[in-house]
Amino acid sequence: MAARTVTGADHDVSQPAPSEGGIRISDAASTAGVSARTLRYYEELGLLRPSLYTSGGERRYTEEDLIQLNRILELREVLGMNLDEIKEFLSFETRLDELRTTYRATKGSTTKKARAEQKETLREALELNETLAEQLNAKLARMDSFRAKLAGDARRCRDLLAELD
Amino acid sequence: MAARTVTGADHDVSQPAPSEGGIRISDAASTAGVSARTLRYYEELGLLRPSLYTSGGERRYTEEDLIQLNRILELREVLGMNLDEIKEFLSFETRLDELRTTYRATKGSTTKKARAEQKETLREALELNETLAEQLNAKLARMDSFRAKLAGDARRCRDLLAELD
DNA sequence: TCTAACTATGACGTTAACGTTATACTTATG
DNA sequence: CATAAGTATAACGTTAACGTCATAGTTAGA
Repeated sequence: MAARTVTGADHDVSQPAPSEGGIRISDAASTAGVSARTLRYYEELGLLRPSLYTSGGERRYTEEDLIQLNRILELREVLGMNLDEIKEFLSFETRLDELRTTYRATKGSTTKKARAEQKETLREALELNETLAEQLNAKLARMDSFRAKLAGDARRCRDLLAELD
Repeated sequence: MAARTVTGADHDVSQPAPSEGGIRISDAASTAGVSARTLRYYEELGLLRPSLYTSGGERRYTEEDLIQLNRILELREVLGMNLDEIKEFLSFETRLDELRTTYRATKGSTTKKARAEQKETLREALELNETLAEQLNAKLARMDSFRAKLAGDARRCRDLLAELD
């Protein structure tokens, strides 16, 4: 009476194996270098939903999910964004993708109102993009000057070491 | 019976003005864009001690202190270091400065043992420096690739906008 | 089919980096 | 010298980003 597999088709035997349906949470987590708790937390915040769930309610991640997870971790570690900022950024990316999709689908055959809305979204996107780019460039500049400082320090250390011989 | 000024010399009137002795904590804080609490907290952690205290026990900061504070904030904001890492880094810098000072003072007239110790410290410094430089470069590379992605996004946005006219 | 190993869902705990508040003292200025 | 405005210390509060634990259900392999 209980469902046995993910797809739940009882008379279909064409599935490769009983074990099927994506990456378990602990495997996904260890692959990405985080904890299972982190993945559940990200899901709770609406940052990352696994593409699949088993009939029993367990999360199953796909490779695509892992790619998205890496994007999130990159935004966190490299850009120092907090999870709210990441969410906002990701939702904007999603919105842009949607926009592109519908644009390609409808080609030029849209109403004036729809096109005005598309323009508005595009302008918003460009604005966010520019803001991020500015912040990024500022940070890059400061990091680069810090790198120069480090290089100078290293040089002086080596000079001193050379003098001690 | 209570002391009145910083120096506490009662019969000495040669001091420039009653108002004297450095930057008050709230001024230092607002100049740096942080709160007074943050400065007290940093002092508590051993990150930044004001150069002066009034006889009444109030903190007075110098311009040098503010420069040091900005270094700390830079390490925090740009490199994403936590306060413990910053402390370690700063203490290492201090140690290097001391080393350079004593080295310049004693010139070449030191014992073999002292020179060996100096060498050891220099090597430690170089190691820390290299570690930081590596991390920094890795981060810079990832940030740069992210910047490229942003630029690409912006380009596509502009292309779409152009098509809409 | 049995079972060891994994998972879900709360719910409470933890840590860093401060914020806030209360109380008492200090400083600058009219 | 009075007094408003700033400060010190102590102590408790807050938030983000998870960690940990208990309890109960699920899955995969022998």
